[in-house]
Amino acid sequence: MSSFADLGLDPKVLSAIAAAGYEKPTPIQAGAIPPALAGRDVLGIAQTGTGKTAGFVLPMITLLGRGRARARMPRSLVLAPTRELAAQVAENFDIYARNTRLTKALLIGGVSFKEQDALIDKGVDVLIATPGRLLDHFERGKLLLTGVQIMVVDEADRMLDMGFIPDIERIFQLTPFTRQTLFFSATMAPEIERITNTFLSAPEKIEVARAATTGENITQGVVLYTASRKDRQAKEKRALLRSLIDREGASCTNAIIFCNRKTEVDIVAKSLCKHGYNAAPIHGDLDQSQRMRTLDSFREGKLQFLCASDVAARGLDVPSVSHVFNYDVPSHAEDYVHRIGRTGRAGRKGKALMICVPHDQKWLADIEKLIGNEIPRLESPLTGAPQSEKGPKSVRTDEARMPPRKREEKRDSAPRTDPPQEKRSRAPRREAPVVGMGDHVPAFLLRSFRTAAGETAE
DNA sequence: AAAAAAC
Repeated sequence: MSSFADLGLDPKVLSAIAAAGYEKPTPIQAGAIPPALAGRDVLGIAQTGTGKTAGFVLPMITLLGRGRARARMPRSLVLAPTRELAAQVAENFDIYARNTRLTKALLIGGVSFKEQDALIDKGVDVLIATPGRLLDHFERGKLLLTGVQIMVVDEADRMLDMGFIPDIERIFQLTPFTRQTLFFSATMAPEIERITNTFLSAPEKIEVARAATTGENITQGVVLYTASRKDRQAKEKRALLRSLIDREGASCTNAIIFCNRKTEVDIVAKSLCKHGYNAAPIHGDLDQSQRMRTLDSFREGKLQFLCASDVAARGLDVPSVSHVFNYDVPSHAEDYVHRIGRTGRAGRKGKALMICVPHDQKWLADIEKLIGNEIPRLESPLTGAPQSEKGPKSVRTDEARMPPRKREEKRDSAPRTDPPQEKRSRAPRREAPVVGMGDHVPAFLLRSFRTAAGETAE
């Protein structure tokens, strides 16, 4: 495939790409960048992990060039469904716009208006926003969208799921008819098709293979589990999760554990911590600063187990997640695909393990129908225990019985909790280097480019 | 039986 230099990007953008260590554009980038630079509308059908974000950020920076932002009139707009995804786009913008003087504002909920207002007043080139907060600013009369030359809609299918489509339509109508539109969706549901027919004109359509339908690089398994007694299910399920984690041993460098409910996320995170695992929760009821902090420490490798609701199921890109545990079977089959797509990213290997209680088997059947494959049944690591009369007692691991001091020692041999800070940064958890660009470049990767010259880019 | 997103 061609190199970035062949795509017509601004030299300043090219040097930022080189500084980040990237060489070749991914298929979605190679397909979307040239028409975007030519001023055409783009309809990209691609999931995260395909390099989609750079696919619109790079041409956007090039197109905005050196023009100047005017007060309260942003020149471009990026819409994302969740706050974390918007923040991820903003990080990407910072990386690739570092050699330009372009400015941005991140407009998301959960944080104060004050700073966002100040930036808008001053004038920004790029607004990156979730729909609710953007409209909130607009209604306060703080924002004019009549200067928007380029509008990007990211993860449109998720916007649809979340009921954002009316907001998106409204925002479209607030921007000039002459704007350029770059529109990305993982699927083309009828409603998405309708929107693109209405708001895009003669778009260049680029479709790349689904990244993680159930990608060959993800090993899957499910443990069918029946509680010894109904009232013990919750407790035994948590013990089962721990023994599944333990069975993975050192290969489980970090993991996302998905639960269906926010309350369950909290309970599982708390329980894991109690048993000496390095875990923290993330879901929509936690305040935004905490969500960001938790996600950052997971990305940096300081947090090993991220217990999450589906807020983290789609789009979030942490390149080196070794495992996804589905503590609950997702009730919508598609969510399964999104959840397990958090591992096995950028060509790495990943493992996705799920616990299925009898009540959830109908959903398991839905998932298998969707992915067109049977998920291999795994033997429970607590062989016989869940069905036995003994209940939780027999499922306890040795570790759980150990006094805290002992547990501390065991941690060093099995890399479950934090290795010392220094050790962690010197030996990042990475497998074979992968050329090409994911949607997100976490800060720790950039650090290693600067410090370790010989290091290959991911 | 749910989650997310504006206040």
